[in-house]
Amino acid sequence: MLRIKDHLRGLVVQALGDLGVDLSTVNFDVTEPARAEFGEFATNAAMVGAKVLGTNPRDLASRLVEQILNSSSPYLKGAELAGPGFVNFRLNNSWLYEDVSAALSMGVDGYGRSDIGKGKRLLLEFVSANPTGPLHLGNGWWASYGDSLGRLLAFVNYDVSTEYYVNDTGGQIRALGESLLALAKGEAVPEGGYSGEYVSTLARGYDGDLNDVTAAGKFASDKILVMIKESLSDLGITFDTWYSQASIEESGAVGEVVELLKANGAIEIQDGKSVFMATRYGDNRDRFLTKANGDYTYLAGDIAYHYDKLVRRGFDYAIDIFGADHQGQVPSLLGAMSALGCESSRLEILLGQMVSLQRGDEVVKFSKRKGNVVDLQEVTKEIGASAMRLLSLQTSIDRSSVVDLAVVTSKSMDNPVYYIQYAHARMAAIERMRIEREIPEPQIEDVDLSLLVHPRELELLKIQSRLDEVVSIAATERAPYKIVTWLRDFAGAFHGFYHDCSVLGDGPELTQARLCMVRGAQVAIKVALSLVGVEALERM
RNA sequence: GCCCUCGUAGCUCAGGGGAUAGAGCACCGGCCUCCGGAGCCGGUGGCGCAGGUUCGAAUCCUGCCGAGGGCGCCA
Repeated sequence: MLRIKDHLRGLVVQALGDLGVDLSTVNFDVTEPARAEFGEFATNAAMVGAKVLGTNPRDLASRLVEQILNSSSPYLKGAELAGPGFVNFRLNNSWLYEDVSAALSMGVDGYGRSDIGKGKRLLLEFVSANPTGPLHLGNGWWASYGDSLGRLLAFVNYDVSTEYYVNDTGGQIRALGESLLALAKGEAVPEGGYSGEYVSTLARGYDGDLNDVTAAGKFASDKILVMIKESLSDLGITFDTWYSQASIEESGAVGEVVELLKANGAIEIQDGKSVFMATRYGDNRDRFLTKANGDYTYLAGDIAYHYDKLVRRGFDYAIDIFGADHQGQVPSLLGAMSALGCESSRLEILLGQMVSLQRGDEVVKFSKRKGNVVDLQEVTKEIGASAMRLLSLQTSIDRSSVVDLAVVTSKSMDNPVYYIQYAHARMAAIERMRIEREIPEPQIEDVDLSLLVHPRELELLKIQSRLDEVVSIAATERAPYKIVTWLRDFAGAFHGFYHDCSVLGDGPELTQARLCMVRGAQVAIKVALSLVGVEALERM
């Protein structure tokens, strides 16, 4: 489909060529100016070019304008030199009308798609919270992020699989088992154990050996994993695979990977323990792979797990989403993959900054061990999956955020989900009214879209036309929140249009044109809503 | 002490080399004979501080200040 910016960029390149200027090394932009009076688009080509050529930017710009005006473009109405050397483009509206046609012909499965991923296989791992307690609100935030990122990457044609790494072995599961047994025997939970209400509940249902810590740990973590799956499912999130840490340890894969590292000369033995020479790969310290008791460390298992992803299972790319509290393990993991011969670009680790909670002015402290977490499932039940997801997707994961439970649970207009869904509901309402009033269904080929000239209409169409670029950027920057930003803009433009323009009441021809526009807008908003996993409501 | 993030309006956040920095909430004031007022329109109010790079800095670099996180043979 047409990307107007690419078209204009082509005009600039052509014009520069005609001027005999080689700017192949120069990175110029075509952007939307901040102010409408500067035209629909502008380029800074003359300013960055003048620097390279050592000429005056305004001179170069005026020659550029001359060439551009000579070119034949069906969209160009005018171009002029402005400010310090910008070239501003004036366009007729046909590019906007073509976008309406594109939305209608491509529909929700095609509009906005692109081929950035080229069908490459990508494994996206996220949440992966230990099965030692129910998911809390913070888990839900990153779960929403990961799920939406997966949808985005699939939409730009990566072959995406999602995975949850289940830490179903090790000291924390042992502590869980010990806590369960203590409660089952009516004793106090040991120091550092898990004392939440859910453990007591599980203990009452435990009918296994009261002295078998391993069995108790497995019993409890299995049950908790079911709770976790439910909690995610309530948010509309499922995973393609649930990958067991125990299974990879039992398979012997960890030892094989450690041997491979040894063969690659990346390991030294210190006091009988294997140490990965991580400092050679950019880490700030070396890392133990085996403990004094002979067990493998968590890192050893993690390296084997990622080797399994990229080599054994042969994914082209793997993306992990970690909380910032796990940033310390990033360099060692990346270093190990590099030592194993995997190109570093194939493993990408995204760090989400911490989410903290407050209720009004009061900071909410929580601890999984003590059991005073804010339960994800409870909050989701209270406000709904769509509101929950949109709240968490409003902002970049690079910024630590503060969630006010008082606001979250009040269903207030602080959650823009209602504003956005209302725009879609209004579109649906227009269609219902069309049927009720027996207005004929619009046929795009018989409709004169050039009747759409109201500023509100043009504003809506301009924002709509940005969607495919926004999708591409959101996918490549791993930034689903940019979809939400677009949704707010788009919903706002629609509400403004709806307020000022009567879709069904301004004469038959205009009604038909507006019906096409609204249907196109509905395609666009549905695409964006599905990318963030928010329901497109017909009624509210 | 060292390392990683982040400081934008009263609050929550967009903008991350380009022309006069935006939105929501809050506060003040307008708009319902008309497709859904969960809406629309207007107003008040801001780039942590100091240098530097650049034709141009909220944006890039350095330092300082402030917030969060990390620096286990835990996971």
